[in-house]
Amino acid sequence: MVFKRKLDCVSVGFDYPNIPKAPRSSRRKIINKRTDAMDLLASLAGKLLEECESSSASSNAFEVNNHESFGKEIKQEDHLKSESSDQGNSVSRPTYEKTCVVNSFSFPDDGILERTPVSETKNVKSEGVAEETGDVIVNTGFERDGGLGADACNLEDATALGVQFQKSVCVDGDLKSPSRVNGSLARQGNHTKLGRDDDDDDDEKLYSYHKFSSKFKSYRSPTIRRIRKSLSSKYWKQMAKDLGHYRADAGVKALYRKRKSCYGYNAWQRETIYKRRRSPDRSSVVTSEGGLSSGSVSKLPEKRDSGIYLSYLSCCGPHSKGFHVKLSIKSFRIPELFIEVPETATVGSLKRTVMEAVSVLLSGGIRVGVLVHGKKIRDDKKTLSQTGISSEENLTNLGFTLEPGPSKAPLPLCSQDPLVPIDPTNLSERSAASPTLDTETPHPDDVANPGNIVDNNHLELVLYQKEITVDEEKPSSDPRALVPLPSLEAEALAIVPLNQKPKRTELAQRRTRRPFSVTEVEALVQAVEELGTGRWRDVKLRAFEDADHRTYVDLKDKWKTLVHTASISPQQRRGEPVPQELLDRVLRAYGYWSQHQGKHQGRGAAAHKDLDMNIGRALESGVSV
DNA sequence: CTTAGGG
DNA sequence: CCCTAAG
Repeated sequence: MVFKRKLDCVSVGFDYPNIPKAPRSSRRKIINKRTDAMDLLASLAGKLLEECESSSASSNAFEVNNHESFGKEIKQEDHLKSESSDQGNSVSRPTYEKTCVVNSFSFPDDGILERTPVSETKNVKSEGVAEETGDVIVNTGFERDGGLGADACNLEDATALGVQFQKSVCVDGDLKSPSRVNGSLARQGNHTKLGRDDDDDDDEKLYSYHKFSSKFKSYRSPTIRRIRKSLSSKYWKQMAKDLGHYRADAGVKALYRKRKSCYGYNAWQRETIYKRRRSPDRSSVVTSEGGLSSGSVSKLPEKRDSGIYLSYLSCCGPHSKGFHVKLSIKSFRIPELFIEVPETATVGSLKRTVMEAVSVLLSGGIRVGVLVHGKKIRDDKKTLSQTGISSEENLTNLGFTLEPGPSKAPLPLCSQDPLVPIDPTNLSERSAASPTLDTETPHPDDVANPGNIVDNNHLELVLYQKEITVDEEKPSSDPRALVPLPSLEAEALAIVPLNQKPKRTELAQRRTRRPFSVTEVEALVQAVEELGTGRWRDVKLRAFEDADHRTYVDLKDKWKTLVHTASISPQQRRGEPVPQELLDRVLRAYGYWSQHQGKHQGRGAAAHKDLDMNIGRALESGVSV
């Protein structure tokens, strides 16, 4: 029937290209996959610039943080904040042995990449300034609690990439090439040059990864399952796409899912970003390349390779004493990102993982903080001179922090999904076969059957929020506690791999392919014989309850292909051969259920199944057994 | 969330 | 497998 219908409609079905699927195409059109991430970054740049410029508009040179200039955006943030401000409960974080912390991100332009040990970075961070280089470190704005820090430090190769704000006092216009300046400075500091010269995909330099613990398995379970099940949320999926990922894998989806439930969909935010980009307002123009330019900004590269340059300049008004403060923000640090991927993960998957994390982070809203001599300047009303920022001397000690915007969606928490570690053994993947089949001799294929290796290649993204102590380091209660703090001063992203499994992580974009084993096929056939072809959910529950990687849609699809396979000649079949016996049953069941649509589904159907099915088969003309 | 189908 | 429209 399925095929008949298909044939009947085939010619017609393709005649409706006009069927509005606008949402999809239009969205893709508007939101370019490749530039979205840049847009987010650019948005950040725009924000910085806006702050700078809006302040420059005042009589005082550099009255930072005029939130009014953000209008709607800020309001939205506040709104969201209030909404979730009451969801702050601590949640235990899953246990894992190693973590990689990426708490800064840089956009090298000349192949120089600063690489700083986490522990070191931590120190630097607390100082807010990298004394040796004189560079201004863009602090993450929150202190890492001992727990996480410790974890990170245990990594042999964990690194944190320092992002620096290049600053300089502009005397007459020209600023030194940021790239060169930065490059040299970088070498002066306690940084390690990675020396990679590719002009693209530099993001891969920003990480390190470590073998994950087998305990990761514990991340799964109902929680993950639920998350995964809910991945159909079109908004989040679209969000993922919009952020540059057409096809988020299970892990990524998990993240989005998490975010959805925890943060809500910040559509407005994205909207803001795009609006800004198109805004004719010359005070802040974000180029499509992600660069930022402004009339008052010095002529610094707006964009270079994959890096993003933020030209941050504050010009004093006429009443100023002619003192200009020019800052070139070449790169910035992002809040900590905890990343864990199997050592077998590919660079490509890691890139994507980092990309995901960064995108999510930026999309979550951020704000800027100003540090002078490592001290946070909270009073936005103060002028730079009042704060001492105007003095060249202090410029050296000027720092900026990027913090999860408190004014932003307060990142409610995922308290409902504690992600409490669970004994891995209880989560071990079981054969997809139904209990009935378990008694049967395992098919040799099953041994190597991917079906028994669940989600090994998947990276699960889990959003963590760290307890933040505004400014100081109040010892965190439990390093691993997932703190849904409404204030959300800190946020960390953790990418957790579910399982170890070499290869194919490359295809992270798409779920790894897991051919059905004969055992699974049999289980499927068995279930369909009894339940029919319209109750995939039941089929799933009955025969694949424990096979998390087999969704009812998968089963439905498999059945579809099975019917097809059974309908073609053996020579045309590919892949692991399915016993003819099973294929016969497939056709039988197919024929049977085609004749009994909706009828006695479930109950007694099995009783006369064979007879009925034979009848069905007989009725199914053209089908040979 | 499920189904049902096209891609 | 993915993606969606529908229910």
